[in-house]
Amino acid sequence: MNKASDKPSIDSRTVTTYPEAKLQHAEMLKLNIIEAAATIMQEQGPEAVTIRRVAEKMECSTKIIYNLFGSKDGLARQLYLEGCKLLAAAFEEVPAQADLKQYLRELAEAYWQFSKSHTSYYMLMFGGAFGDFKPGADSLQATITALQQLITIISQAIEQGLISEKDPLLVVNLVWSSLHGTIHLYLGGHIPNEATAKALYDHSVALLIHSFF
Amino acid sequence: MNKASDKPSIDSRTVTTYPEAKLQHAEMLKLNIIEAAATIMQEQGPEAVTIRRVAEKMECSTKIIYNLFGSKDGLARQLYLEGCKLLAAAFEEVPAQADLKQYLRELAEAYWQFSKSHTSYYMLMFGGAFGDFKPGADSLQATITALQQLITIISQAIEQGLISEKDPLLVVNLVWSSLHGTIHLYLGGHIPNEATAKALYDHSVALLIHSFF
DNA sequence: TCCCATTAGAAACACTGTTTCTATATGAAT
DNA sequence: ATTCATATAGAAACAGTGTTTCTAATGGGA
Repeated sequence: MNKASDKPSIDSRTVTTYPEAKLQHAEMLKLNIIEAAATIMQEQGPEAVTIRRVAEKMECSTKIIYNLFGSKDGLARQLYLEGCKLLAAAFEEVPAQADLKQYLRELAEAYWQFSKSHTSYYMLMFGGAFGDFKPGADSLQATITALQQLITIISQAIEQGLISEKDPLLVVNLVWSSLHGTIHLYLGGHIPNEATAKALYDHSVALLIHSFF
Repeated sequence: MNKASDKPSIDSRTVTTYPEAKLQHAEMLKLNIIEAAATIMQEQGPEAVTIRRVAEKMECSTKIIYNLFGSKDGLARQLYLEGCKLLAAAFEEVPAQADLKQYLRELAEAYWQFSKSHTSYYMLMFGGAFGDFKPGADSLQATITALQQLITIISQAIEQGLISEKDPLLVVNLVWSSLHGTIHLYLGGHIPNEATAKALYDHSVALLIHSFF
């Protein structure tokens, strides 16, 4: 866009010391590795993400990945955060509405669509697809951030006296666990087909809305 | 119990041909292997169940396990069925009640207790703990058998006109997915502690009962 | 008694996550 | 500018996995 900024200009504000440059290079490298891992995961599923395959795609040795992420779990942690961003983005695309019932319905629909279009991310984050990876405090924080719209809408409903329960987080978890339960049973192969699962999901949403509002 | 049957007696009805004996031996061996795998799983978690460890516990080579079960998934399938029996037994211990609301509450409590006391089985069956293992048609059949009490009670409630929805299986799935969602989010580390999870679970149960009845 | 077919065991194969060892290359110091 | 020390990346090794192959023995049928 701005041609003047295409070439680095001598500007004290943008001066980058060598150690900084090295760190930036490391950060850039980390991002590339995460992207490579994400690509493999989305194309071939979470179980296809192996350190060797990521290293091969990056044309580097596995050691670099261990130096930058510590372990496979470290890489999974970054993918989890990446997934939270995608989920947050999906929720942000839902236009806010004065009708909280309809707004909640559409947020639930966005959550379903996310699980469909980013199934690998969903399974990584909420399905335990990475074997022994469990979210740490940072991941949980990112999750709450991703679910912000849900928290906001329910807090509003409580403020407006539409919901009698006073703890927003409890209600959010109530909604979340119900939606997750259906999606996870379906992805786990316990619901025969997608049509049945979606009908079940919509019923769950209707039930939640009917119960609370 | 019956001492006469302790020693094999010459009785045409109980005659066992050699090939039959061999097959019975194979069946017995299968049961022993499943039991060994179950022990390892319950003591050290689902991820500790490896073919080599099971073979070591049985003091045999891994080949036998492959001959009898075909693959690790084949062993997982048997463990799944075993888990279904345990879950069915847990439900059967709940005394039937005329008060369907209370009965459902206690069945839900039994389901929670099952997930607590047989966490490894729960994760194997519904948590996807065995990596790529997914339930086949037989496993799904065993699951609905295990959930029979739930199906019965909801069918009764529909017959009595307590629930407006006419499809029992849909309602059962609605209940099941909600309960599973809470349990699975907790076991996956998304609910901070058991107390919070249990409170959430009880709220879910209350919500379901309030919605349907 | 001899033969054949089943079957179990050991070892091998192709993977996995992770670590170690070594050569190189880079930053600092003289 | 040259030398030294440290950091780092690559190859290979290690310990483990699910699974297969090869081989030897065992045991039933002719």
